[in-house]
Amino acid sequence: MDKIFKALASEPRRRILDYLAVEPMTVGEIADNFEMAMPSISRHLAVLKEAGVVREQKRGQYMLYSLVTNRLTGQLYDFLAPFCAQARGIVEARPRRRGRD
Amino acid sequence: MDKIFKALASEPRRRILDYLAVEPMTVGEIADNFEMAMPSISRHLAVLKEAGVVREQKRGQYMLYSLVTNRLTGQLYDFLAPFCAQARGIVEARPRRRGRD
DNA sequence: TAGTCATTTTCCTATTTAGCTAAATAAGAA
DNA sequence: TTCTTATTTAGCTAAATAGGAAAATGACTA
Repeated sequence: MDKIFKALASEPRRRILDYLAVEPMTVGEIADNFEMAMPSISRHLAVLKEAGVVREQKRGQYMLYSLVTNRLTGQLYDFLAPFCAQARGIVEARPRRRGRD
Repeated sequence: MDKIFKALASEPRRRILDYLAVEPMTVGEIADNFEMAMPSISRHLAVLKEAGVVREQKRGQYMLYSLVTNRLTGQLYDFLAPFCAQARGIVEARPRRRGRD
């Protein structure tokens, strides 16, 4: 949960997700859309992969990245649900440990 | 959009939102649930306010913080929608400038 | 007015993050 | 094998962030 929000808290990484939402792409193809150097893109992709929102597949000497849509939507919906419920006055907020950290 | 994801990319801040989802609270009441010192809580609240997900109301010498639910849900749904659509194969990803940054 | 309580601001330090270039890996082509 | 291309890793610097303590602000009370 923390990883997914950290992953999304970056304009370049959200842009990468936009591109991948259209179609899977190699690192180089993604990098062509940015002014950033490829190693930087590579690390952004690693962060997104760590968060589970993209996956990588070796395709010869290329690395193909694609979106893990249900991971993205699922995690965010899970986070949102309690707040939606509260907005409608239906239930209490989702359970979370209270008290000292 | 950037601000909301940055605001959510913090465990303590998400916990604060959980508390506020139950009921509005003063800074001191919120701080009682953390080991963190109050000034730190105060700054986390400022970040959440900057992102528009909480609002503050002066109540005498207390400051009452409460959730801006529709802001939270609206922004995240807007972000998610294109990915949901893509998952169902309905439309292309949401428009965003492509090409060089 | 002086004193107290709640909150914010300032100043400081430690940690994390983003970006770069250069070097290392890995696969394909000659 | 050697050369080339695609990607990742290492090593670095600059900037952002989180936290604390102490000072400043603002409102209530005596």
